[in-house]
Amino acid sequence: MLDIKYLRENLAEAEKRLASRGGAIDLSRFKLLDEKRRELLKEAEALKEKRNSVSLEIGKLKKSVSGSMEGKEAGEMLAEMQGVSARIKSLDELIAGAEKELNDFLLFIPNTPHASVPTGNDANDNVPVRLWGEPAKFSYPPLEHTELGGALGIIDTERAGKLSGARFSLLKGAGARLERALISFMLDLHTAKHGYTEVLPPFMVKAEMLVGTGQLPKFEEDLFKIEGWPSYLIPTAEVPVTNIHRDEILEEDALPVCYAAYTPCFRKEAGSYGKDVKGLIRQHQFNKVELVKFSTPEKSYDELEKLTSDAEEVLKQLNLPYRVMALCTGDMGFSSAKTYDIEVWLPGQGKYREISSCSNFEDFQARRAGIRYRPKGGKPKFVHTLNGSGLAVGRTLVAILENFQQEDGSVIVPDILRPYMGGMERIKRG
RNA sequence: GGAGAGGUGGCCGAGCGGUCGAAGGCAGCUGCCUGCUAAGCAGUUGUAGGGGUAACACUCUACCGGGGGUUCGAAUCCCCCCCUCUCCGCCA
Repeated sequence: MLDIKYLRENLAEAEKRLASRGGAIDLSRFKLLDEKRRELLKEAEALKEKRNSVSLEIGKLKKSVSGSMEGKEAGEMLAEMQGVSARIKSLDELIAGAEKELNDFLLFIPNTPHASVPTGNDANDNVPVRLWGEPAKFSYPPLEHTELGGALGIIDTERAGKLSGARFSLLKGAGARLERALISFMLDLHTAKHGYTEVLPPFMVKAEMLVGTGQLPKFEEDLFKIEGWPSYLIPTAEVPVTNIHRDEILEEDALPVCYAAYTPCFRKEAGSYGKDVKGLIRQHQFNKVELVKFSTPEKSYDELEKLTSDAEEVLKQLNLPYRVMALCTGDMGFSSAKTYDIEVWLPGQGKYREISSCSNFEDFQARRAGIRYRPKGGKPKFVHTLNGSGLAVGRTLVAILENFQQEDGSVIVPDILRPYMGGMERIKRG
């Protein structure tokens, strides 16, 4: 959510910045609602002040046991105050309505992009930031992970469909082990080398948490709601982990707070029919190790660079070629002020595919979720929140299969993972 | 699922219709004092939203788990809900 005071004073600028995301947003309604609310507030507060002072008088008069004069006077005041109270009550209702209207409006307004974000319409306008690694040369047309995984007997798409339908997967044997190895490896790397604290959050959350991070109210159709229960399955660990500090005031010295969390993620993928229908790329359920940070506003962009490089380190250690893209204004997510995507090279598809998305949300989520910190000796301020995949586990598994495939259909296990695979060096058929 | 207890400021803990944003203690901050990390004395210390200011100051309103109600007036009375704790039962 955007800062109301910022909007009051910079409405035109805010509109311009939001327009760069594509699709102009008319903020004139904000002005209307905000002014209406403040007018009602003024009237109600003036009446409350009166009620408070007169009530005090009445109390005093009643106590001063003296004559009936006071008693009479008090009686008149009483009658007047009944009217005042009734008016306050109806004003309070109007105010609550106005506040809800204003809030509902603001909850649908996306974040304003940071000045360093390239302007553009869609993914084609994203800007390459750096490239790492050299795609391997193959003496034959490299296979896609679906073929490799099927032939090796480690990915069973048919039975996954039998169990759960399209966009689910069933891993077996070395495939299942590899997925588990990747989760452990990533968590170990981020906790031991990058200083994150491991957390294992609930996989179901209340609706308010999703409002906090920005998935609700606008993107309800992407989420799995649990029928007969007031919770949703999490679409990413970002939701429970960011909300860990909801309605808290953190000490400045404690920042940045850095968490790494493994969770499954559940997404309806509404509107992606026909995209990536084969294989593990786009699933209703997938595993991810997520990195989440809480930072001071001053340091949040440095923290974004660090977080991104922490995620890149996973690919480096696995020796998987990748590139980093700065998302343009038109391609960024709703809550983000700036996002880098990390894209891993997939030889089977012959292209780079997103494997991580690292964002700084500035105070957008913090304001929604009430996450603040106390600057030394000052008033509480909203923190900046950041997060990024470190990494999407299923897609990493895909990248390993495709990049390290051999002509005989086997797959070499990256060195760093072998301890997690019971020493296995190569995934072979059978 | 059954039986009890309780939710008050950073923490502990009083208050049980008006003078309560809320005693007291702890912690924190600021002075003073004492030559030595301690103790003592005095003062101070919540959050949000209006108004106001160049910015302070100042001022008003709200907040005692959440939501309703009674009342001129509620932390205090009534109703509903949520949460926590203890005991019993059941269970991964």
